[in-house]
Amino acid sequence: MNGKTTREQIIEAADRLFYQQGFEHTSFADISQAVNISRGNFYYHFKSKDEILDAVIKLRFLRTQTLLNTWEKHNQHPLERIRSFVNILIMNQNKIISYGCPVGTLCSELNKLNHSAEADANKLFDLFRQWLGQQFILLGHVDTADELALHVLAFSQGVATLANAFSDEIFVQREVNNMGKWLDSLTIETQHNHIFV
Amino acid sequence: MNGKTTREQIIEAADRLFYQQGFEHTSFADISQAVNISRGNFYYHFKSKDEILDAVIKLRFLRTQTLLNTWEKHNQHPLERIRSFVNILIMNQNKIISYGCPVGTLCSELNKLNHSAEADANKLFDLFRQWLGQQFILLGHVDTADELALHVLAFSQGVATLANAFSDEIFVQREVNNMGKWLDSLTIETQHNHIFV
DNA sequence: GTCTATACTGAGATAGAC
DNA sequence: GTCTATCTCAGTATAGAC
Repeated sequence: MNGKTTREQIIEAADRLFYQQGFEHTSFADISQAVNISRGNFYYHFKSKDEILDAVIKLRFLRTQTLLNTWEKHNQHPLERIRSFVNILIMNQNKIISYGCPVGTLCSELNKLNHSAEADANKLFDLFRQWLGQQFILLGHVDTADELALHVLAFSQGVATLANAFSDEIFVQREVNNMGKWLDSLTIETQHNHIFV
Repeated sequence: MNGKTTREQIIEAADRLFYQQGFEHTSFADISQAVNISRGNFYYHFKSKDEILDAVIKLRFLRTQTLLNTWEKHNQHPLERIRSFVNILIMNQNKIISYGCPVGTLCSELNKLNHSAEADANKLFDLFRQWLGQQFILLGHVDTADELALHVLAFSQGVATLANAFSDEIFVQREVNNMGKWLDSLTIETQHNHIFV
């Protein structure tokens, strides 16, 4: 069919279901049904539910790295790269309105479960944080790069949470526009400092 | 001892545990242990877990209304009232770093569970939204009051989510300061419009 | 109002046949 | 690699004694 191994299919189904239903609320029955295998067969591929979670986090990590690399390749200007990040809110609008941010909601859930994989999930946040910080450094904001990165990250989390609660597309669009203006103002202030790579 | 009925004790324990551990992850055993009653006795007070959730949401709703009224009473100026809201992030810093925002994380969880109480939980957000909007109207921002309210609400959600993920007090303080400056700039622009109540 | 005992269910996990 | 059957356990919920 699609050439994907059963293991890969399981991870992708789990990825989707953990996002839509939460980790704890998703049962082996749910996943095996989605992949069309028996529950028993499951344990040939994964020894426990936590192992699937690890695999899902790893998959998300790799996909995020790929995404960030793509943005870097396609945008010469660091400001445009940051805009690519902000624009996920528009690109993934429907999913975010339905289920929130995949990173934020997973970290939040694992935190409440006091789950050992919480630290790994938080690394997804770190990935964005580091990358955004790097772009702000390239924009000349060397001293405040990390602060600015966290600010943009917090913005995206706040918008995702409320978009989910209120199911409000117009709100998302408006906030993304606001953030765009804020990014403009940041650049204008320091236009003479730009060093691109 | 403290004059509280068993029912009240149950609701308060559930309120705390739902916040710390999540709704689904909190069992009757957890709550009954916290209140020091038997699991069986539980069902004299509540017919199901969902009934406890309803009671918890109702409690949070009433407490939020009380809080908003207090802020209105203690601050004549709408701007100071909004600052009171923003300052919850500092006041409840430790809890937020440990468990996130009680409203945001509950709404997010109930959304994933596809739980019927999600709409009621979202009303907690509505309460803040309406109240903040009212303050912005008093500040003279009649046309954009709701947009500004959502902006402040999104800010608080974003900061709470990242504060929880990164356990970062300094980040919280910095973002609250930034928001304070933003609120100042909003007021300066329209100082001549102020009408207080 | 509170307790113990117990029924029922669903979920994670294992064993072993094919 | 995949299946069925089964175990174990936690969690919700009920019945009935006190």
